[in-house]
Amino acid sequence: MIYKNKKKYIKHPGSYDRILNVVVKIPYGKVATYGQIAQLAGLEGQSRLAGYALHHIPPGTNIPWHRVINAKGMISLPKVEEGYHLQKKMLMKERIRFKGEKIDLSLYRWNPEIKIRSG
DNA sequence: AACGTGACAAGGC
DNA sequence: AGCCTTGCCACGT
Repeated sequence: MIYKNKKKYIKHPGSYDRILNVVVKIPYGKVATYGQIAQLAGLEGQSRLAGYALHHIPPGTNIPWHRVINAKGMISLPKVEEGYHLQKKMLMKERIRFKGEKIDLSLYRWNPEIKIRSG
């Protein structure tokens, strides 16, 4: 279990863990959208849960939460919060260029290895 | 067990 | 090029 809820560890492999298990696979210098994460976690259409899961990540993990952005190529955290600037800073350290507040997804979107199971 | 919430996404204007 | 509305549904209370 990767995250916990204040005091108690939440379930076993719930949706959150499935989501986080995908997030940890995002490589350096790449980003993924919430919807993309949800889909890869087997929760297509549940982009909100992806964001919700990330919201519950405790500090001190090795989860590259900063590599997850929304479909507009923007950081979803409120600009007034530290997290926003932290995320932007971390992304820029990974050589990801911002056009204003946006990231060009056509350049930086993570293309996960497509699992071909045909035999 | 019902209800409101939410680091989203897509469409309409 | 934005803002608003609607759909989505697991979580927490």
